[in-house]
Amino acid sequence: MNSDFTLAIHSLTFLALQPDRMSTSDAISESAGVHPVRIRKVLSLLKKHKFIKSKEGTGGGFIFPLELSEVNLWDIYKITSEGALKPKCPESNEKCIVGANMQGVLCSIFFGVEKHMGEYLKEYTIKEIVNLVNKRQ
Amino acid sequence: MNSDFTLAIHSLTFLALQPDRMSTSDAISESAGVHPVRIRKVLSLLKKHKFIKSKEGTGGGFIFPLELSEVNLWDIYKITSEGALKPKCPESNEKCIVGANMQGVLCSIFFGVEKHMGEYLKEYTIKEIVNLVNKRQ
DNA sequence: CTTATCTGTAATGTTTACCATTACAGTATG
DNA sequence: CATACTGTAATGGTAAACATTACAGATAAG
Repeated sequence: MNSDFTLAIHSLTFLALQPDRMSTSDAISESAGVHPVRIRKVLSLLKKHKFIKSKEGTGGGFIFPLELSEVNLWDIYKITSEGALKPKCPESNEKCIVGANMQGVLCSIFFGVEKHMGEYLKEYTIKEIVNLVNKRQ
Repeated sequence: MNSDFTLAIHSLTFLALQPDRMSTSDAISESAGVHPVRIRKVLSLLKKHKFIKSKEGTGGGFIFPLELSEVNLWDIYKITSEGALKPKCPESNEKCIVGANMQGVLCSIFFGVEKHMGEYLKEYTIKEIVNLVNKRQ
């Protein structure tokens, strides 16, 4: 799995703590320790799904206009990483009963795992994440 | 996630269908479509955890001596891939409340996800996998 | 209306993880 | 002792992830 999922969580949490003003990709990237372009890429995904708003130009940036409890980690996972659990497998041997069918069996299992994981991730909204971050302070 | 997990499942399933004789890494690798050395590496892990036995020399190979229902996918996951869910994150900014604490929050969440996933994976033993493979035939 | 400050995104390097491959030592069998 | 295996270290190739550069487009401020 790449880190788009965790970067998205990081960004939304950052924005959640700045509810009244725009934050720039520079500010977020400095908090997360990655390049601002990467933040803009991830946030452009979140924007496409209406989780944040952005504004170009001087004084612009990103803002999270929703209730913190309206977005949960499964929402974010689906956008950034759905299907990422299953490793890429090479073509296996169709002449072998295992090679011919394992691919399909594994696909359905990974699909089930992801769905099951979703139930867990739904329990965490950005509100919970913010609380956890504050609690550690 | 790399494919050690799926290769281990593939190999055990292959061995489960050859309960009475040794299978070579060559035979398994041909079924899985990967290099025999890779199979030997994965199987050496499984051997270390007593899930299979191996024998060197002429007529040697690998064998799965347990009941098919004695090994489940969570057992295999723990050996091959525990901790693989969480992506590697760069050092984030300690001066920012989010940067300073997000790492820890994410760690505990990924830990929870993996544990939750474990409950699901435990439902699948090699016996189930073999049945699923046969059913597709 | 021009300059500075942002986002948006394509293009290009760089690094790293993954995997294949080679090589060879060790072990069992006939 | 020749052959057929495992076990594992070392090396090389490739693709994914990520950083970086570059620049067009938008907006605000002077």
